[in-house]
Amino acid sequence: MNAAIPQEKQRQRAPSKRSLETRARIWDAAESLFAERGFDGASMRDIAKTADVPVGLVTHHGGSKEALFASVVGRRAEELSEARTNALAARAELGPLTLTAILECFFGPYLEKAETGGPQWRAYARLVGYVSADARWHALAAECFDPTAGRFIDAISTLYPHAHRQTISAGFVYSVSAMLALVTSGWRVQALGDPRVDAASHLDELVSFCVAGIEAAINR
Amino acid sequence: MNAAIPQEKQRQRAPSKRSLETRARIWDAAESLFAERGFDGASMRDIAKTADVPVGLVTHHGGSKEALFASVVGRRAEELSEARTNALAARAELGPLTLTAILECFFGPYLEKAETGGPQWRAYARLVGYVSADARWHALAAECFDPTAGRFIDAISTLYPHAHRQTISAGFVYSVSAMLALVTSGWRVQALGDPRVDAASHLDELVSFCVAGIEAAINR
DNA sequence: TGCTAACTTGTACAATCGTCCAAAATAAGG
DNA sequence: CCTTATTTTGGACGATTGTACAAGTTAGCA
Repeated sequence: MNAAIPQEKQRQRAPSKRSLETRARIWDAAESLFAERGFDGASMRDIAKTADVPVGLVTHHGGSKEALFASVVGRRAEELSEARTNALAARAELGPLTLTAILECFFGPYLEKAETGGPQWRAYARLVGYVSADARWHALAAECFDPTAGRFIDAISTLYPHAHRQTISAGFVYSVSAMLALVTSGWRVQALGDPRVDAASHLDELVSFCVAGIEAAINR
Repeated sequence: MNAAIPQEKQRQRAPSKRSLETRARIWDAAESLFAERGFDGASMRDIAKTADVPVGLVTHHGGSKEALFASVVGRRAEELSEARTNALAARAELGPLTLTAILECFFGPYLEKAETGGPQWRAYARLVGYVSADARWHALAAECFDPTAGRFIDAISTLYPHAHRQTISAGFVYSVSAMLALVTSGWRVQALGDPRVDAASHLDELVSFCVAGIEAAINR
């Protein structure tokens, strides 16, 4: 436990600029390889080679392999959570929230970063899918994503006061799985149908799907 | 490729009863461990230990690790596909198909086997989620599941002749991801909401969610 | 500028990995 | 029962794994 928040021993000097760059390169390499091959499939030496540093540096900057993994997962989790929370708060200013608006605020930042945030965010988006799917990382996934998810479920519950919370939670989990499928299984849609047109319509289609699904589950 | 259907060299004698039992024990062990820890997380020695046989026997009965994995995934895939196809055919006899009926025929056999088919089917259900999520096994997943999925998408397309096939495919992929999430992320629903009541209502709730979602995506 | 914490390097370690193989034990087919 | 294909055993192989460590280099801070 607590792998994501290790006891930082007191540091007596500021890290050098070069070491920060090195650390970032290592974390980026780990992010890409963990997302591509999973925790066990990516070796410390693979990461070191991708980052173009000796093996020892990976341990030095990332700690143990598990700690490195947790750090990489947690690094962008907060930024993602803030983007989602801010989007929801901003939307609430404009007027009463709808289910469509709530889901757009949850899906939007994730999909936008995955599609236009550069290769690292694209890798991270896939990494989130991996962490969410593998039972081994339940605790880590819960630590990184459940608080924000809980807030969004609360927002939905406010809209439907007499709906059971477990129904809303189930619908939200289904919706998140669909969101992840859009990023991790886009190939499957293309294999089973025709090639998709533009990326912008993905969000609208996904939101339509989930809004109708959640409302149907509530009114069942 | 073709890892699932290796060239069987001519066998001059029938396999003994004991060897069949051993092979089944090895495959069951591989199924459980692959589902629990993934391909890289489960070692051949772990599998041998779980099956209570020497390491060499795993190679003897399963071939290479990749071949063993493909065999284990493919073993129950045909039975599952047949159950789905038969359910759809039987339902078609009773009267005109609806989207609800089609999805029930696709989700039902999987969820029923996962919940009441014993520990091996439960493990297999999780294994299906793993194979579907990991990009490394796209070809295997496509080989095992896409033909049947294609037939169900065809059935849905018949119901909505003027809907784009990629819209239906996307909705179906979202639906399948939700189905898998029900098995692999049941913990998450419980963590974010209250404990679920009975298992039978899962199917109805899931179907309601996906039917409404697909129809909304089509009519968008 | 000098001191020293921090960073970097390369190597070494024990453990485990997938695969292979020769010999012994087993059991099917004549 | 005898022959022999098959199954089973236990160990060995080289490669790779995560981690640790001592020595050398860099750079922050006084």
